[in-house]
Amino acid sequence: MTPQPFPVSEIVASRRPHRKDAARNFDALLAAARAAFAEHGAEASLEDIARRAGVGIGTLYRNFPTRRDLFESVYADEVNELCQVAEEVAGLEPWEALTAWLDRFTGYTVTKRAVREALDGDAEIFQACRKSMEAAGGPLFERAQQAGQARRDMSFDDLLRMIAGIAATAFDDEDQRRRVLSIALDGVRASR
Amino acid sequence: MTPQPFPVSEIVASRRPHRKDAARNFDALLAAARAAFAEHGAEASLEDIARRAGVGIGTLYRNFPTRRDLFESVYADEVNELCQVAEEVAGLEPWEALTAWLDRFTGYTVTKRAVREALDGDAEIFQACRKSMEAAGGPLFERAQQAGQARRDMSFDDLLRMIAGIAATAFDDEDQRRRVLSIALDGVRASR
DNA sequence: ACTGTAGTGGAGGTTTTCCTCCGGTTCGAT
DNA sequence: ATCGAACCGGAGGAAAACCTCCACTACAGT
Repeated sequence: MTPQPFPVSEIVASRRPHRKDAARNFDALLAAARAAFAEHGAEASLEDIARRAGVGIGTLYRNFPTRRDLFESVYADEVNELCQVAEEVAGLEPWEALTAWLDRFTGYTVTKRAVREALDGDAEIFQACRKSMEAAGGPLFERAQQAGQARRDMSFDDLLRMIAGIAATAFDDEDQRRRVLSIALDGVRASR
Repeated sequence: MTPQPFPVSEIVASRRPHRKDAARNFDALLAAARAAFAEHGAEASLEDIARRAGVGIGTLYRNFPTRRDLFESVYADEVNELCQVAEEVAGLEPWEALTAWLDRFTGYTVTKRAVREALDGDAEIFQACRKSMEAAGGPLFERAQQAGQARRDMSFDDLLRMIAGIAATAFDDEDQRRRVLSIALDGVRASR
């Protein structure tokens, strides 16, 4: 196990029960919720999620007393994975590292579209996710800027939102998604 | 009244009742639905929509027998407005015309996010909307390409999806939205 | 092995939303 | 002014989702 330097990992970990069976159920619920939110959007049925996870509805409610609690956990879980990825690509060249990370980003956010929709701004956990993302991806962006490959008149937050928007869009196929992403990134490149 | 050269306008017009009171209710329902979908997403309560429109639930169901019918109408209505805008900007310089249209596009699609989400692909009306958008915006894009200002290795559909994604994203403020949009459009510019 | 405690699952009451149905109303053509 | 067709609205039954509660089960520490 590698150490987790990001605030979000704490958040999910602290919710996870200690007992073996409970932890298993917790994980199953998180996975089921992730799938359900991706498929049916933010209003997915909680009973359905419990059923998919193979647990009773009561178990869902004990782990996540409100729908929002469940959202927050799914969201934090994804952000956490994304932070790990940022470390994986750290060895690449500045621009390649940034684009590789953003490429993975678009993959994860397919689910996040629905999740974020419900998490409109005012969640405390949202701040932690922000911070983690900044901590993970910010350096990649700054490195690309210092290498003269990314423009300086935009913030990391600008970049993130642009990519998030594109990631949430439905494309005809994987090719189109890549093409559009690379066009948008051409706009991020420092003008030659 | 200007003539309506786009297929979508037919679709909405053909649904609209002829009698005065009925037409008024139809319009009120459409407006209420638009607001409700923008606010609560695709699962907004139909009874709530009827209440907002100041009509009974029965009236809603007569005009739009299914939820999908209502979606389709709201969607077609917005696409229609967007087509009109394309004609308004036709007089500008090629690149300015394109960006002006896309800028208006981002405004309208705030609502459309929720609508499209539910209209996943297989609607007949969706084809008509596609066609109309293509007919309205396609020429603007091609003109910019012929003027050597837009890159040629992307399709109009690519452009539309990129913009739609950005339009659906929540930004801190109007400034950020404009900034991000213009960065993405820098990627669309023909490289100098 | 034993025991206390944390965890489990689902029955069922409550609330919300859906959608039909029909007695009464309004419009517009004559 | 009158008439009939088109339209209105909401009562109310069906279906779905929510969420509480508690008798039962399985884990972890001794």
